This record gives sequence, structure tokens and C-alpha cells, in this order.
Amino acid sequence: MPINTVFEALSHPVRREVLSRLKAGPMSAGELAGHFELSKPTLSAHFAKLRDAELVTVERQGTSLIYHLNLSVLEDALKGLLDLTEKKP
Amino acid sequence: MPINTVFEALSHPVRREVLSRLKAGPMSAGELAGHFELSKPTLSAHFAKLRDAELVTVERQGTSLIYHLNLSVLEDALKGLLDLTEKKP
DNA sequence: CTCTTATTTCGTTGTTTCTCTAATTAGAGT
DNA sequence: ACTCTAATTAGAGAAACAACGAAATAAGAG
Repeated sequence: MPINTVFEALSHPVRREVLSRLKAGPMSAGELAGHFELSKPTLSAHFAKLRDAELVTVERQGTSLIYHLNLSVLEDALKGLLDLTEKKP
Repeated sequence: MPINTVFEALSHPVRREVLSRLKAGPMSAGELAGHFELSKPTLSAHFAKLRDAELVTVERQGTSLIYHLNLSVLEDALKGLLDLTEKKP
């Protein structure tokens, strides 16, 4: 959960869009993957980076894996960026 | 200035620290480079990415190049991240 | 015009990222 | 046990990244 891992995870547009879709609510890996024109293994790799950064959490439901957005880490990133704009640290 | 370029630029810790230092005020490339244990060519490449993303602007003063933080693009990134946390849009 | 200073560009090397297909694991149902 | 679906892991290749030393460029001083 080093902040560097978080920013690295946020650097790819596909991963940011995954987060954006999860904003609406938890979703399975397959359903998420259906929104992209990429192979499932490719998406799975993106999911792994998001998990590494703890930007998402995962929960198994039967054969499906349900991904959840982790707001708190996203807020850490937000704070990190805000620190770059504030004059006062 | 596509937002993707901005996030990509923000993904490296050295570049974020460069921005952080510029927060205090404009600074020359050499002075900036002095704060890192990296060669000048390496730093120059990082500066180029920041320029590409328009996160910094540059101004020549004699033989020196003075880098300035560009808050407005940083705010765009901030807004992009905020969009990932908000429930409403 | 030459010399010095400041910074970037060039050429190279090793590492990481992104993508794919093919093979594998995990769970549920028959 | 077998089979289906869901998802990940393994393996491979192209492209991009990050780092360096050496050479090139730009601007001012003498």
C-alpha cells in the first residue's frame, strides 16, 4: 500500500475506468471485463494491479469474484495530489 | 494535455517530488537536479515528461531554464481523481 | 570568436509494462 | 467423478521506461 503503488496503478486509463465503473457498485470480474475490448487475462492483470494497490477489494461469490471499490485508498491518492497544490504543508 | 499523459507523468515518485519542490516557487533545472541522486540527463528526461503533460512551464533566464509549477493542470488531475470517488456524476 | 556554464539530445543497456493465446485452478451442479 | 462456467496463472513478444556517459546545443562573458 505504498503511495507509489497507488499512483502507478492509477496511471493506466483502463484501470481508472475500472474504478469508475466500480463507483456505481460492486461488480464481478467478468461483468467488468465485458465493458472492454481486451482479453480477460489482460483485464485480470489490471485487476491484480488494482488489488496490489488496495484500490479494490475482492470477495468470492460462488464461481464469481466480486470487486469492490476501496474509497479510503483513493482518498489517500487524492490527499497526495492535494499536497502538491497546497502552499502550506 | 490529455489527462492520460498527466496521470502517466504523476506515476513516478521523482516527478512528484519535482512538483513538490516547485510548489515552493520556480527553480532552475540544475538546482532541481541537485536535490536528487540521479544524473542530469535522467532528470532532464523527467522534466520533459512533466513539460509534455504541461504540469510545468519553462522560461529561460540567461543560460538557465526556470521551471514553474502549473497548478491548473494539477487541478485537472485532482478533479479526475475526485470524479472516481463521487457518487453523483 | 572562443570559453564557460547550463541543459538537453544521442546512443545504449537492462527492466518493466501491456497484450495475447494456451493451460490451470476453483466452485457448483449434474 | 465429470462437466460447465468463471477467473487466474504461465509463457512469450513488442513496446515503453528509466538510467547512464558522451556529445551537442544555447546563451552570456571575455
